[in-house]
Amino acid sequence: MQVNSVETLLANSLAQSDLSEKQQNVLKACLKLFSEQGYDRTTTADIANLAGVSEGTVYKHFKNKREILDALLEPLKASVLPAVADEFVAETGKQHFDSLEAALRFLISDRMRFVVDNRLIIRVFLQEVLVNTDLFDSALAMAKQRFVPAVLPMLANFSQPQHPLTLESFRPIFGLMLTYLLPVILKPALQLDVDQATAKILTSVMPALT
Amino acid sequence: MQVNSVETLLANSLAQSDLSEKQQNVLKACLKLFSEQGYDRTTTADIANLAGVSEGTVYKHFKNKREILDALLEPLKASVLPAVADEFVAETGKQHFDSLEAALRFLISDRMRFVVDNRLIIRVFLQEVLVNTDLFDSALAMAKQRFVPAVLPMLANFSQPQHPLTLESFRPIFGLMLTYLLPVILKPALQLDVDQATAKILTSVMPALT
DNA sequence: TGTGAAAAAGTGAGTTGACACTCACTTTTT
DNA sequence: AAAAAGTGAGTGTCAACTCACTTTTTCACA
Repeated sequence: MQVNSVETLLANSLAQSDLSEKQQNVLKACLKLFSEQGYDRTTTADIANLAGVSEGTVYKHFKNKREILDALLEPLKASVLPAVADEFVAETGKQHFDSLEAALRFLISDRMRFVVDNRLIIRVFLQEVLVNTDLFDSALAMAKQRFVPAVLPMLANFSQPQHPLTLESFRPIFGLMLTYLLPVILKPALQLDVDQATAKILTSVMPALT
Repeated sequence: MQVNSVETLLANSLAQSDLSEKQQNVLKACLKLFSEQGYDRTTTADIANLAGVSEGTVYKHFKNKREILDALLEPLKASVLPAVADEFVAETGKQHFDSLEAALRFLISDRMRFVVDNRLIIRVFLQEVLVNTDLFDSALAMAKQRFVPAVLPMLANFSQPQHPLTLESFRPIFGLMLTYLLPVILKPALQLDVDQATAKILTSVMPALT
């Protein structure tokens, strides 16, 4: 499946947009610059330069610098809107995994891939969260909205009387994912073998779940 | 013990410094403002305002704005320098814990408290890491320098033939700590019961270690 | 299919405002 | 009375944004 793959959020949104090639270059340049130097330390001259356009062009389709940031982050928010989340849940439900481990393997590797593929946007988002506390709450709500419905069917299917499965059961998994993902977010140049990490997480976590 | 406690890094460094009260207020104001709005979005007028001093005063002891940021972050770096790290290791080694669980309980709660107590400085630091990729490497090196020597004696004492204890054994612990600490860093207003979190981590993790 | 006029896209020198920093002066401390 | 600390109006720079103009694209109609 891969609802969202391959530096996807931006790629998708560019494909769907009716922006000219130069305007698309502006967005690409901003993703690179914002993720590397931060929004505040990136000048519109920097952007125009890297995008290979004039400063005036930058402002033809974006009212101001802030609007470019929003244009970059919007797909991240959009990817958690019902439509996409439903697609994910449907996909997850459809596959009828015949074991808890298989279901978890899918869920873990899918979400890790999402983070790895979109690490630049996530970096920019994280920068913004650290500077705008309000954002944290909506981000958390967003994440839950995506996570909970994807995971509930699993709870229903695989929970056993002796080993009741709750949302809290996922904390160790989430923690381990974080130990693999945080470095990649903080230093995007790092490589991560998602399948290998997933395997390690599963071997660490399965004993406690069965 | 608590090598570093109670919004400590700043408090300690203020106590040791020969800064006047107004200059100390400048640093306190900067910690609040930088951690809330970010370094770049905080103006020197903001700082002077909150500190209750004139803008000129801000510049009497700090050559420029950047130097204030460094003054704030320096204790964070200093706390990982050999002297302090040694103190921690000595303390850890001295206590001669009679079980792995007791040793872990100490280590986990101590480090979590450190993060909780210094969350504002850590926030500012994280902002900076996200904007200056070089910093990541030195931060990781710093963290390891502090972590590894504190943990090695434990490995030696409690590792058993059937259950060899390696650095990798700590990954699940670290992951679980992250799940509790990240929210507090991202939203400093949140409360965290460190002892309770430590207990939960231990019950989740001990079975696999014994 | 070629023409030209209107619309859309792009340009970059110029304007404006904000913010980091200075300095001649005043107040406080030693 | 000398030194240290503090002041705040003033200055210079720099970056976001504008706008009058040029270039490219679109498309109605001969």
